[in-house]
Amino acid sequence: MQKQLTRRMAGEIVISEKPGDTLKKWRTIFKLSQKNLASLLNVKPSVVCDFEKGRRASPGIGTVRKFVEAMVEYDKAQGGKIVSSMFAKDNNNAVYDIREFNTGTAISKLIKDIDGEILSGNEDILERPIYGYTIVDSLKAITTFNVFGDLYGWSNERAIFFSGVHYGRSPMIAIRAHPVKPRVVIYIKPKTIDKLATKLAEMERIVLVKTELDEEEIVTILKKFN
Amino acid sequence: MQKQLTRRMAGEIVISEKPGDTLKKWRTIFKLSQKNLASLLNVKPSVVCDFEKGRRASPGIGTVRKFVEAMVEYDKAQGGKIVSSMFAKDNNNAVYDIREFNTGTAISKLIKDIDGEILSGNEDILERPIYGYTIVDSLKAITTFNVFGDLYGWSNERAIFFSGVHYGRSPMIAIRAHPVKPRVVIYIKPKTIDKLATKLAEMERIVLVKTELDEEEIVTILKKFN
DNA sequence: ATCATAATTAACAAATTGACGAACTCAAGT
DNA sequence: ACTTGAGTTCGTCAATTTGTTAATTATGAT
Repeated sequence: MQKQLTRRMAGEIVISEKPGDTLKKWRTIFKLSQKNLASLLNVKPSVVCDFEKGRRASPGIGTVRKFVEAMVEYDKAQGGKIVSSMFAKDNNNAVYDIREFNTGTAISKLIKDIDGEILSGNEDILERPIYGYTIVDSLKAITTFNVFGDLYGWSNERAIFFSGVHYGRSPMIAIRAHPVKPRVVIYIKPKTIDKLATKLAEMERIVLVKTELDEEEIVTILKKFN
Repeated sequence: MQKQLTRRMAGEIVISEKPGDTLKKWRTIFKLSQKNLASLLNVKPSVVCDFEKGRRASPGIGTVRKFVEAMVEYDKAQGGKIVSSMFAKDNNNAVYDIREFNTGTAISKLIKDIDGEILSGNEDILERPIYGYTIVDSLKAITTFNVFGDLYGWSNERAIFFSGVHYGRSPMIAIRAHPVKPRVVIYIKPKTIDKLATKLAEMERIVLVKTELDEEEIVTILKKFN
């Protein structure tokens, strides 16, 4: 099962538009600092950074293998919590709700209706329409197999709600590593918001919003959307 | 869905013990010659060969990406038969039967009982015991997701039956690329046997057998094994 | 304001890759 | 016996990677 995961990670990194971002995504999932990871690999932290920043355009597969295996090994030594969370049986409901609208709805209207607070985002895109939304559990969405794969084919003119958000870093990093970007990202009851999250949102020109409503309330409100 | 496949292929290649063999495995699955593949990539055939033969210990991810994307692209241009076969719904029964024995059974006894003909294999391992068997559809086994992943954790002191064998090349190449090797490989009613298959079997010290019985008959016979 | 930690960047030497082309093996046809 | 096709091996060399050190920039915490 570890091998399966390393394969998945490696495949994702290799095929990713930005292998460095994908690498970083996994590093943050495993809760490792560049320094930590570097020491697992017996290299200096700058090496890790170079890869994440894409300064090496095409690292060797040996390097990728070392990286992913080190992370999985490390987790195993810590009790394997992260790896096993990705294989947990009840993880098939990472998607809490998903719907398409029949007509476009302005981003600003959505935010107002769910009582959202804008954390980052340019004024000028608030009137753009979106055509659907998805509510996902943030950890499950990132770690469960294929969930992010399922995002393909969706319109990116949509909103993605993340529940179970701690700092809001992982979801944004995952989005950053993903070629299809939503217009709006809404954190459901986040504990705090890391500055990195808002910075990444700005870089991707995504409207980042938080709301204190819970999933159920949100679905009830969005039911009225058409 | 193509992206999903490229990721899987890339991941397999990166993590493989012998990336070159895994690359070759996929090339044969896509029914491409080195020359064909090379021309898709705008390189000379010797380049393809060098990679398959592992001359470069750690090729760059850019190279891997090019390779796998070229193959999937090629298949798509041909109608996408191979790619879609891997996603077909009824493919979850690639494993026809799987069982463990309670006690060891000599390879020679197994072969005699199923009326098998030895194609390759040293005399001296025929008396070794095996502790179980698996019957898989050869194409599905190789192309379906995770089937080969499921082989992990099995004892390699077992026999693997492949049905739907044409030349017997693909199954052996898949086995060669796989770190866990069975003791015995039995082809069920193969059309012909490519010499490459027997050669690979010898290299892996695997007993290669063919039988003209069909799956049902084999299961009936093996039911009596304990 | 300062201290520590995390991350980024630059400059550089040694090793390796990526690609070519030419020579070579091996089997399959004709 | 000759030819063709597929695959292998290898010398060569420019371009890249791998890794180091050291300096620099956030970010956070006290």
